Amino acid sequence: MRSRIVRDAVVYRDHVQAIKSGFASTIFTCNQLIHIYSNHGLFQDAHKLFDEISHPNVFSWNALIRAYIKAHNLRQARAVFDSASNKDLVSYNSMLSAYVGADGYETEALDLFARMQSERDTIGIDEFTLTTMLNFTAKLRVVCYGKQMHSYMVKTASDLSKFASSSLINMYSKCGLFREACNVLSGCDGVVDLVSKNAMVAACCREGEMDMALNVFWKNSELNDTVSWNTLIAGYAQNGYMDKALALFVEMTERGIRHDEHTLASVLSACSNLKCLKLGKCIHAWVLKNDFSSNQFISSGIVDLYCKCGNIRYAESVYEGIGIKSQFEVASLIVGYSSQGDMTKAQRLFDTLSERNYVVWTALCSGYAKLQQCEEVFKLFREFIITEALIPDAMIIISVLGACATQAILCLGKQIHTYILKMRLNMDKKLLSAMVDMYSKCGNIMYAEKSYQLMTDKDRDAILYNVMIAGYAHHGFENKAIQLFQDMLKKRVKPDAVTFVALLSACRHRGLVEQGEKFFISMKEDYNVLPEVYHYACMVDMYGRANQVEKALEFMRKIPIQIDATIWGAFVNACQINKNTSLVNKAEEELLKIGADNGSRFVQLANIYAAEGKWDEMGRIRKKMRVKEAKKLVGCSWIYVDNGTHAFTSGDTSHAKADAIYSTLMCLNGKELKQLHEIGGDVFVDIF
DNA sequence: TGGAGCAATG
Repeated sequence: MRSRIVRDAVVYRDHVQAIKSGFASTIFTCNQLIHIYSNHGLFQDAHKLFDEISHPNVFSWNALIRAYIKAHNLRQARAVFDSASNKDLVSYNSMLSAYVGADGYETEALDLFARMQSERDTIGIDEFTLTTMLNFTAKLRVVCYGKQMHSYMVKTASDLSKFASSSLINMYSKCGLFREACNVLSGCDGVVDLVSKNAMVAACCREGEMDMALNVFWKNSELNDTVSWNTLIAGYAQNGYMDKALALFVEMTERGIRHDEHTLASVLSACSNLKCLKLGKCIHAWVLKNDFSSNQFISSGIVDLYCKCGNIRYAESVYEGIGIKSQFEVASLIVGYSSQGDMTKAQRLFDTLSERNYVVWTALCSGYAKLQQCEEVFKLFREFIITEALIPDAMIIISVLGACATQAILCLGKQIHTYILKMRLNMDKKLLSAMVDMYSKCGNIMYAEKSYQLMTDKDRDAILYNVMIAGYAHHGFENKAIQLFQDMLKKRVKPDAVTFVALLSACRHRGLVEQGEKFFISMKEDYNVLPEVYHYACMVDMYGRANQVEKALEFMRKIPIQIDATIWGAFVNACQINKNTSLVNKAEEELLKIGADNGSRFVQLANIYAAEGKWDEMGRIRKKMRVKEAKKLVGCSWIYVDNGTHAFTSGDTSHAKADAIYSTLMCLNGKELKQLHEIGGDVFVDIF
């Protein structure tokens, strides 16, 4: 590809020589050649040719400005713009569009737009300016400015072009006003061009309205191009329908529609998520054959594919082969290391970077958060605030809120909430869901509820409903959980597997067996959500807690999937609650058969026998536990004081202030503790 | 002779 460009450019250079040596060169041909040079990446030649024009006209100046914009040299483009003796609205629009398209030039874009407006008599604005500014508001997600643009366009009748409709659909969709985007489309009376149609498909995908996306896609399908197919494939992949994304890719190929790097990036993402190494490798081979490796979306997608398929060595070798590495490729490998639990390698890779963007910070932060290494998350977040001149984005904050939830550190969670408000960070659905989850897991259901209510009815998605339903369930408000589920259905939000785990969990804690059974049947029959391990385990646990251990066993006999240690664990628990040693033998056999090495299960079994006074049986289990070297994770409690977590296990004396803690506890009899609880006192206040 | 719109990565 590159050699062809250079070869063409040499032809054009010879052409210029010919013009210079005999043919009359007009300013028109020189201007055209500046464009040709810059289109072929020969920016210095373009400038040299410009310098040779004795009296450059406005077209010459604009061609040179475009050349520097194409070279991504906005400073030089602006210098030419400022020094140009001839400027018109095209010069301004070119410069404005360049600022809007680049990152970090928001102020310059706004200043230039303000200048164009204030000098209305000499410069002014036209429909090119308006579509560019719609793009700007879409990028910044500032819907109030977008609406002002729209109003002005209606007033000046410049909202009717195909450029206007696609830009408006795009702006409303990216600003989260899906209905308004639909209104723009219906305002076109069904006559839309391909770009507007594609923008609408993208808007539906962004909203998760895949049926609607499919309808728009297939209407006037003769118009569809590679972008249309790419949009829909990416939409399916982003909404979790990986198999549909792959099926569409197959159909696209069968129909002979050309695919490009966008297509491959989405297909790679679908392969990674499905852990479909076979197809992923085919795509990798295709990429190598067609020389697409230099595309950072694709190379990071390939690294991600091998990481998600568990082949870290291969991912590393692909990564090493990338010449100039972008931060997305680094992030893919950091996420890969994190998913393997190898935070040492993840941190080492992060430390080698001289510049870090949001992506790599988030990758490392979420890696620590997923492994529940919460102190590291907090440390990293502090480092981010101190070392980066950036406002943290939602993804980083979500990881920090997740760490607060894991550790149940309410005070820190509140600090993060305050920080979000202080920095005026956009509270989107994902961030708000993380906040609701944090408050709920930190024990403050009232704040969780208040946060949940910040999002209007129509903007609540399944994730937000799920965290609130789970919150109610864990705090013992089963009726509220069920009510919210009804509300979710009324608002036409489709429940998923997580919703039903929360609902079944609510039922098992309150002994609502009938209601739980109804949910269990309904999830598959009415909502097409197939039960997974956790749903089965919840049901077994529910029967156990309701003293219906025989029913639990009957239920287990009908489970169509492989019964794993989680479900057997729930059954052992049921036996323990019901003091049923006759059925526990069966569970013991199965647990040993599937090679469960979780010590908790053995301790549970031993305890059941001990409770029945069957000491021989108990001794036998303990012995098995020793032979298998099964270790039970020790349960612990912790308290967060002065930026530090203090964890305690039963009989633990390892804490530096253990003596003081124990002597204080000794002094506190039941009555004193009760008084402390009544006045809301903290036992540890004077110790730390 | 020139300037504007749709799709991809944590």
